Amino acid sequence: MASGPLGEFEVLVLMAVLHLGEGAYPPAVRSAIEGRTGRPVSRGAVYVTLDRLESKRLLASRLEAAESVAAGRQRRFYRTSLRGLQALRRALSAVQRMRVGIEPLLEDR
Amino acid sequence: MASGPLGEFEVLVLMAVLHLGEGAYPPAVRSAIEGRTGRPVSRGAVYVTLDRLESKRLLASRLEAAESVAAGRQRRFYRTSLRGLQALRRALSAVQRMRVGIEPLLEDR
DNA sequence: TCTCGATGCCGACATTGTTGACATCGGAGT
DNA sequence: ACTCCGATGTCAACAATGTCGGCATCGAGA
Repeated sequence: MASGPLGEFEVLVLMAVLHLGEGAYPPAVRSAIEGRTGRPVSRGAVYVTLDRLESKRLLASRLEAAESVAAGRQRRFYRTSLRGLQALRRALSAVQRMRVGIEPLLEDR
Repeated sequence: MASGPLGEFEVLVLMAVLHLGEGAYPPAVRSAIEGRTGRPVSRGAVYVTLDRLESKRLLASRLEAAESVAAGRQRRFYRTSLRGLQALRRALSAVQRMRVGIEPLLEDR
């Protein structure tokens, strides 16, 4: 179970966390995915996936009190672990390697 | 259910079928994936996935009698449908778009 | 005929995907 | 202080996908 292949949505979540850096909390992850891919994402899916990724040690989370200016309630922020980054690289490189040789067929539109 | 997101293995199988062209039958699909990605793939997984993809109309299959030179038994060959190609493009472009901006973090090694 | 390798197919179970409900916290307004 | 409300977090349940291992069948050749 340690390094099992990542599912597609897990890949998207991991990448979103990388994009967000220090600001990676669930609703932001959701927006990041929806904004970039255009596909709708339910709130629950994000929380569940974040949880599962953390239990696989691919992500780590910290709880952060409401400070700075804005938000009131405390939020849980995520960051990718080394293992998470490696797992993501593996998943992406598999697709990347399969891609070689059929790029012409995959061009958008 | 029509255009639901593709799973990761489904993506790999679809791409393998594209690579193989006219020669896309299950064992060849398996070798194509193993050869390019390095990850081991069980025979059963390939048949099941091919089946599911066909029932979603993303692939079409024809049964072909043993002819030409080699093999004895008849084989089932697959080709990607237009819908399959479109679904594949969508799946890949989602990942591709998420990739923009974090490429440095994803470089191999 | 018997055995063997290659191929196809299926049942069972593990993992991942997705939804919708429910709980909780703080802030705004009264 | 109280009530409402939006934002956030959590969970249970079910659907879809991933994975394995076994069994059946076909043809080739001993």
